[in-house]
Amino acid sequence: MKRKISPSEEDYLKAIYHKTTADAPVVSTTLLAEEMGAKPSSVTDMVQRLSEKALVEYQKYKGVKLSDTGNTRALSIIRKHRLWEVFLVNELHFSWDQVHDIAEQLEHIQSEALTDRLAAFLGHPKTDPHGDPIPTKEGNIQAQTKMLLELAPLNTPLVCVGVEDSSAAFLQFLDKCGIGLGVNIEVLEKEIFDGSLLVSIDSKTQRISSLIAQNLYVNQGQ
Amino acid sequence: MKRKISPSEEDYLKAIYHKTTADAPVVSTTLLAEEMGAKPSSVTDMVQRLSEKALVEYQKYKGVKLSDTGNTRALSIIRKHRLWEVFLVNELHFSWDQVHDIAEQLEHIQSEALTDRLAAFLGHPKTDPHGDPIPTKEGNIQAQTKMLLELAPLNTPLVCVGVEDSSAAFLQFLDKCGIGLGVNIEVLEKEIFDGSLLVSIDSKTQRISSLIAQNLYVNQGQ
DNA sequence: ATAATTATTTAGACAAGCCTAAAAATTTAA
DNA sequence: TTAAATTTTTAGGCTTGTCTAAATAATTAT
Ligand SMILES: [Mn+2]
Ligand SMILES: [Mn+2]
Ligand SMILES: [Mn+2]
Ligand SMILES: [Mn+2]
Repeated sequence: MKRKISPSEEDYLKAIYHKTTADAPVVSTTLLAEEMGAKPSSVTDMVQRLSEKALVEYQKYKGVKLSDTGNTRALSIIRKHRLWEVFLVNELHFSWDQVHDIAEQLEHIQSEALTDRLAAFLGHPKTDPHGDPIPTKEGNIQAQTKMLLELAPLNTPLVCVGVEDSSAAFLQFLDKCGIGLGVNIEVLEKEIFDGSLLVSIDSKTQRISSLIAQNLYVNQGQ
Repeated sequence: MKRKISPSEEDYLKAIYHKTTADAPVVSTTLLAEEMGAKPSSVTDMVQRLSEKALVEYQKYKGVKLSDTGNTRALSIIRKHRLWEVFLVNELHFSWDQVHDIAEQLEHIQSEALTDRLAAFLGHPKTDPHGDPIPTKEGNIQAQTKMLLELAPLNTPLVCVGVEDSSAAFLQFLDKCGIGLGVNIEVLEKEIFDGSLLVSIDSKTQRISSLIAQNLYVNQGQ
């Protein structure tokens, strides 16, 4: 029933998933090439193959989007990726900046039984170590109610719930600033000059750059 | 330092490792082809490439064996394979006949940190779920003192310590017979006619075929 | 020792995934 | 609304890993 897809094809499906949104429903080959670290011509090749397999809808010069089956496949790979990240952090005690590249490999292991048992072993976690939601086995992914710290209201208790950039460099910098998921933040002041924020993190006041504020998600906290 | 090897190349190294012994130090392309489920001509191609990379020593028409670096790489893959099998059985509660194919994929994940932490997480196991020894990080593999049940002495307490054939079919059949690692066995009688054995397993007497006896390893028990 | 058989390698082909260079379509600017 | 710039696709080539068919080496039988 389930046609075989190569790791490379899976990575493309994931990239298309991540690069399309409600208001930008298709992605260009150039953007996809950037995301994949490949040349646009290579992407065109791949997208044409995926189109023949009915995993994407592709129109020459018009960009590409996932088909329904492609979307389901992408969600399954993302589910595996995030479950493995939880395993690596919670069970093997990796830090949140070390797990992405390993999960990038583990997500391609093909065994439904393995994914099922891994999820059960981990207690069916809802989010990964970066605060991203884990799709269910059925392919449902919970919409996140979160806002960028940059746009959060002043003098309001907030809690850190996710990151926009999950590069090791950014995550390590957050560590250095004492910022992690679940940490309480309050924005005390916005500096007009450079966009930096004066914040209180766990009742300690510090100034953080606008670049951090643009890549950190928060929710209304207690 | 560590040159990249593809999953396919890794599987070949493993196959060469398994098919060479002290008294048969080289393996033929035909035998290797059988082991890999490929044609001999494909194997010739591959061993020539591996030879250029100095992972094997290959002489036209004379067969192939691992070089020192090839041997080290093979042991590292086998270490990963067996560690993952332990994880699947001990932590995810797979049965011993279900884990080989999954481990066949997991063994190719490239991350030394992952292997190290997995080993620690599992408590540095010495053997896998089939009784096979797990090489150390340094590449030391413990020689097993075990004998085929077929050749074991009569009326002697024995304990089951491994299998020669680890196919799902054989392992499931062993389950059905109540045979597993650590189970106590005693050979009561050898039947000349068909090579079958009358054995006592956990103090219950039953007859087992010679094919089982040829694929089951035992040690002197308590 | 020669012939027949078997094992092994070579030759040529193909698909997947990538590349560069060139052509074509689209978008932007004049 | 043409012309210029940019984006995207096509053409052709390379590597890996596989195959089949043909050639060659090695082994076995006569
Ligand atoms: Mn991946
Ligand atoms: Mn993540
Ligand atoms: Mn394998
Ligand atoms: Mn095993």
